[in-house]
Amino acid sequence: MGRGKIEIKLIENPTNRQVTYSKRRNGIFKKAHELSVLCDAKVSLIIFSKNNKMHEYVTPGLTTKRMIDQYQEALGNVDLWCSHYERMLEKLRKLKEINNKLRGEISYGFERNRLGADLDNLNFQQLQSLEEELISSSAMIRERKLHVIKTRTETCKKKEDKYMVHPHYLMM
Amino acid sequence: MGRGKIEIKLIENPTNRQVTYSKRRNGIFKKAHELSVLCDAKVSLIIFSKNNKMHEYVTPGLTTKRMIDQYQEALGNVDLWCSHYERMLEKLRKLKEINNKLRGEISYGFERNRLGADLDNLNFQQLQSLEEELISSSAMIRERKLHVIKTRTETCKKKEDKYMVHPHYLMM
DNA sequence: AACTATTTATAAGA
DNA sequence: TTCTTATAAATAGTT
Repeated sequence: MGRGKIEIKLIENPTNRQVTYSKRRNGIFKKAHELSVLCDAKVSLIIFSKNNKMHEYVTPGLTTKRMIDQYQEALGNVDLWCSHYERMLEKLRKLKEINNKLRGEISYGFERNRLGADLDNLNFQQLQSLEEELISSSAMIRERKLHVIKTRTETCKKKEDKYMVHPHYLMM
Repeated sequence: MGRGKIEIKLIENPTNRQVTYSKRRNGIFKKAHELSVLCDAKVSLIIFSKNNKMHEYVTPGLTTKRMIDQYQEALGNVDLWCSHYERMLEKLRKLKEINNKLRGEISYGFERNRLGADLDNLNFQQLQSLEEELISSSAMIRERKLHVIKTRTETCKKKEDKYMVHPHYLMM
């Protein structure tokens, strides 16, 4: 939609790309807002530019945090709907027992040479690497969770439509 | 952009609203995808319809969860970089309180192979809990890192532009 | 930052 | 729903 048609592929020229980014970001924010208003939809739009500068839009009256909560709830429910029995069990066991189990089943493998340290005694560099380890560990867990979801979804085709998730991995 | 111009206000007619919702949702997903590709941006778009049916788009190669993490990290950093002294104290107190827990639950060096194997034995809810623990732990570490920095510099003047947040509460 | 020639999105109609 | 099409809106290239 402009003087010429463009292919949808990375704009190599950085200046051009920045200009397009700025224009289209405004465009999509406007669209998000219009959708919110016209259809009474709840919209959360988070964008990180190539330089990790963040921009966000949320439907007025909501917060992104709230949207995230609802998103997680929806996903969680998709999972739980696969088994009412499982759902009840999980509610019962939830916090305490699970924590115990976690401690029992997962040996975090204390590293003896760093055993005595706690955060107060770590320098910045050490904190940094610890943080990175935790983040990568939680990434592993996320992947595992996705696997679990996928596995269950395959054996449980029927879900409440209300919490149906509609991925749009491919557009056009 | 159609046969007639419309005002941006709630579409009262439910049928009309549904049709518009569907069309515009596709439109905005396409825009989100184009922005992702053209500008190498990371885009997360979550929409709940009036009936709480969820639709999402996320830049290919990413997950919404990952986007959310990055969002929270960005906000957390902005928040922490500018936090007041009281807030800092409170977080530090919290940090110390949890340090003991950390010592027992989370090692300063995960054994990855072991972790991967153990994850196989956990159900979704357990994975969820573990992940949350790790995330909150890494959040604490971030705070601690910031404290370490702060006690060195003792002032909080500039935040990294990288984590600048640009809210778009009002459009047009 | 503006300006427009074009492309794209879409409102209304079928 | 899905398609068609007249028109509004977005925007690519230009100034």
